[in-house]
Amino acid sequence: MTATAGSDGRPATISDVALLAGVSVPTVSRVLTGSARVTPGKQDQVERAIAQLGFRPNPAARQLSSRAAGAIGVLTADTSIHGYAETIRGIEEEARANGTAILITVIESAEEERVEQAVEAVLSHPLDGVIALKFDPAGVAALRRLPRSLPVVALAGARDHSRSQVLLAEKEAGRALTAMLLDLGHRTVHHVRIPSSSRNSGRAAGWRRALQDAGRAVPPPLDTGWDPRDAVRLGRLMALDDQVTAVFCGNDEIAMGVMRGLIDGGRRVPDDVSVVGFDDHPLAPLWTPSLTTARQDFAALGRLGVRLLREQLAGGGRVCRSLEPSLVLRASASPPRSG
Amino acid sequence: MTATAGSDGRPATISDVALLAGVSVPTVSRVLTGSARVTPGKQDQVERAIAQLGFRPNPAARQLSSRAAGAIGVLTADTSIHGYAETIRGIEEEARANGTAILITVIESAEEERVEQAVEAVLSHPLDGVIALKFDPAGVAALRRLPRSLPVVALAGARDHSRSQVLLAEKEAGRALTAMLLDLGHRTVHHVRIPSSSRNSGRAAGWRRALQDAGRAVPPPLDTGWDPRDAVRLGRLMALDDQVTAVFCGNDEIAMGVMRGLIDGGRRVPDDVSVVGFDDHPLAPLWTPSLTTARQDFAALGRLGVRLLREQLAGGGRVCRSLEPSLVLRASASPPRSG
DNA sequence: ATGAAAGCGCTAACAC
DNA sequence: GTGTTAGCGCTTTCAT
Repeated sequence: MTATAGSDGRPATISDVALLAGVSVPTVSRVLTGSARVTPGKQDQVERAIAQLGFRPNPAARQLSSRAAGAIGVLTADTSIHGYAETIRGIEEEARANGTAILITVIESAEEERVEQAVEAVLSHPLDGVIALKFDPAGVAALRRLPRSLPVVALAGARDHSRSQVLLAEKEAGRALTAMLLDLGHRTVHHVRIPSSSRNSGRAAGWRRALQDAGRAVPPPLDTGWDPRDAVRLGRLMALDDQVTAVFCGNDEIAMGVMRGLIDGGRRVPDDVSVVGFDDHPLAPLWTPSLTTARQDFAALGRLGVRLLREQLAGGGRVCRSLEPSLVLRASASPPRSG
Repeated sequence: MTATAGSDGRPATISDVALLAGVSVPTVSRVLTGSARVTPGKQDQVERAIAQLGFRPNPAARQLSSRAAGAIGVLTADTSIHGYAETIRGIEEEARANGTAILITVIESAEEERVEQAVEAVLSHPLDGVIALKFDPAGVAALRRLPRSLPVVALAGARDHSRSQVLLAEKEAGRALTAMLLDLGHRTVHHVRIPSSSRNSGRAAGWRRALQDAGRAVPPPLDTGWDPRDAVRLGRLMALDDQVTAVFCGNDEIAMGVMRGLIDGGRRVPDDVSVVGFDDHPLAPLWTPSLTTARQDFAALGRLGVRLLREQLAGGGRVCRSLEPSLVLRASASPPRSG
């Protein structure tokens, strides 16, 4: 039971196996791929030889002649942000169930050079197709540079008719969350906006819509990056403003930061200020007070994306699907103190 | 400016480029790889032809003849757990800086079949080497099945002299955290244990050591999985026991769950019960009360892992490096109420 | 500096 | 069923 062929350290090849098994190379290939039947006796000898040599088919050679990579590329921004991480988890899960691996490339920023680099990286590997997370401008830019000939599916972001896509229907949830706050008696609802693929993400659009529907002024949204520590600063700032009694945050991690800042600034949540988030982060129910939010099934987004890509590879056309978030009412939103 | 060669949809090959540029195939290869100088004039024609045809070298063919994949495999458990996610982020970052992509395969559990499947998946792709996260039993099992001939580095877990490895020196931090609690006046410190590569993770060993050093009885550790909701249940249970005044949790997310359970059970943190975590999760400083913990630089772990792999690929030998966590004292630990 | 020829390790096409 | 013959699209000798 040796792992090498002959005396040298060179890995065994299919012809080593053929030689040892006393059959031809294509016969070995046949038992490898199961593409045709082989006499049980030879089948056995081949399997024995494979085991004895510790033979593994060379993936590159295999792909060069068969044209299937068995891998899909994933283009994404920072993988440690909850929504991205969960989506990737879903992609990996579904891909693996299908015997497919995923090759991840992070787009560091929306700068031309970074985007180009990420796309280059993806295209320089043997891939059957690509899934691009289009939560942010970097994803949008990358998507634009992907060759038309490559099977691609876009996840989230604005509708793009030129490719298969899974949409996140966030607008209605954003509207409902805001309307709920208004119904509670708040005069207006402030919004802390996270980076998004377009000027207004679905959630922000829903927020705006709810305020307009209720005939309220729309306060200028506050912008933040992904780091919750930035949100703490914004929370401290908002603590200074008595007009702020309800805040709709772009996501749960930002909401947690804002709550912290508000509390640092001497305000109580939800007694003085109500705070709601978006996405339903796993820690949202554990927070004190537990966080009211809209649940997004990012893992399902990822899984669905892989399925659409698979359909496309099987010759299907461009498809568009949509996923709806659901409201999760918890303790961080309540009526304003004095109305 | 067409993206295809000829009238069919077939992607352009190097010989299409050679034909159009009026040079030989190897010459095109030379400008592609920069392996040898080419007359500026021809260089120009070749580049023009490449652009005109939208030519991209076929990665599989390239790899078959040159033997470098430009990708490394990553074997990991659930990617959405903080420590794993951050480590992967570090790996990706360092790999990308080096023009290398990462192919991620998740090991679903430590079951033989799952492990085998994950290893198969990794080996069936063109890879220069593999980095395995050895935080848990699944990682350990996978590592054992990886062929000796493949360049591999192990991240975290118990020392394994047969491969390059980056160790997390958690024992001392676990000891210090526990000793700190004891110094505060707590009679003993309870431990909630997360899954780990060996029966006792470094952090748990440090906890045990501190108690033994202080001559205290070692209470049986409580076991939990990764889901913070399980920790909430444990917290509720612990709230019932007056003997519990200090809890050292296997990681921060678990600590947050335990705190929630404790509070649900009517105990105050840290007034009635002190709780400390491990890892310094990004939300740890934002929690109420802010969480005392030991900071681990998982991203550095990942980056270092890639560097060791690179050294190995360049012909270097097996190396072992170690990373030390640092204590972060915040508000969740305080002296016990009555001493 | 450049082209002709060989070969990377496998699968596909075609005889038998 | 099985072996023989051709490639897949590149890089790498090796002449020139």
